[in-house]
Amino acid sequence: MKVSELARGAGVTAETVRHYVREGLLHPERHPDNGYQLFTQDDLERLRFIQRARTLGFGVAEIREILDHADHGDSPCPMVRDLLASRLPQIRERISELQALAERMERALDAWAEMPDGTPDGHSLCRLIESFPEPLHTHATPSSHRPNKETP
Amino acid sequence: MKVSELARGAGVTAETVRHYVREGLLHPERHPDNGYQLFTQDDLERLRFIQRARTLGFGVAEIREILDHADHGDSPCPMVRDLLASRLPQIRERISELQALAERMERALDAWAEMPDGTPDGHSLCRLIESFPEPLHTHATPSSHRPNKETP
DNA sequence: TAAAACCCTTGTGTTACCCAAAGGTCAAGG
DNA sequence: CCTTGACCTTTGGGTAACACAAGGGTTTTA
Repeated sequence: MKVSELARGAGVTAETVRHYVREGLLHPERHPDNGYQLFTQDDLERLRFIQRARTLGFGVAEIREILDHADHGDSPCPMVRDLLASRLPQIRERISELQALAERMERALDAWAEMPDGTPDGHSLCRLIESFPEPLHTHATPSSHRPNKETP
Repeated sequence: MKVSELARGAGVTAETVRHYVREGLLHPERHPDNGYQLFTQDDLERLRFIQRARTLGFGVAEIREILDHADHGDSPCPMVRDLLASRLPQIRERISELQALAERMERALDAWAEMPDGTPDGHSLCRLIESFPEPLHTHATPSSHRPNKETP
């Protein structure tokens, strides 16, 4: 099959497929005449494997290693299990961070709900934010905050 | 104060401060002789405000808008409230995604825990992953998965 | 006075894709 | 046969929030 067909088969975009090819997760043959990428049924299963691994929290580079191991005949399973085990507590930490964030946001909204909307108290109103607890820079999680970007 | 002093005062790195300056969140004066950035006590409070806003989930660009409004004398509060309100459900969604992820990881680890470590069953062992539910590409959340990178 | 400690700017890397541009290829209809 | 539209190719740039290194000037301190 060609790129778009494979992509449709796994519910991803053709761009994503090309990305995985560039990153070495898929190794399609080329049609000798036109240079088109040619994927097999195995590639489709491989792509679905990739998708499942992604939902398990693996990064593309990690999946490439896993796949390379497997392609070499080695069992990547101990590696996979270790990766999973080391990642899990990080996920949990991130969850509690986000829960704390949600709580802060709710408290802020509650505080605002009690005020009339257009209060022209410009300078002092937003001091509400200033009353929130300091980041308490435990230096624990530097890359934990991400603004919206989903569902544009 | 100079960059590092300001940074220390808020518990961030000097790089972060310079980043915010580049992004227009801080507007330090310059020492006429050596070109060093000069920050005031107000800048320190401003930086702390930025940090708190970041923990509330605001992005740098949004904070710049908020600050610009405030610097202009306008009350940015309705904007802030709306941003908060629209972001909250996204955070909640992300939390449940991560919780689902954690559950999948735990189930995978449980399944593996029942097997001897070095099982030389290379090809078939990792088929465990293949038995996980398909991403079920609801096309809902494209940017939701992130591998580790925290606490290096 | 010399080294340590800072400061500056500029450029690059990180993650997992998305998107645009410029141009070749293919299937179907007129 | 030829055109049109759908699809293919590669290249290069953008995204968020910084981190980090290089190359070079300045200030502080021993």
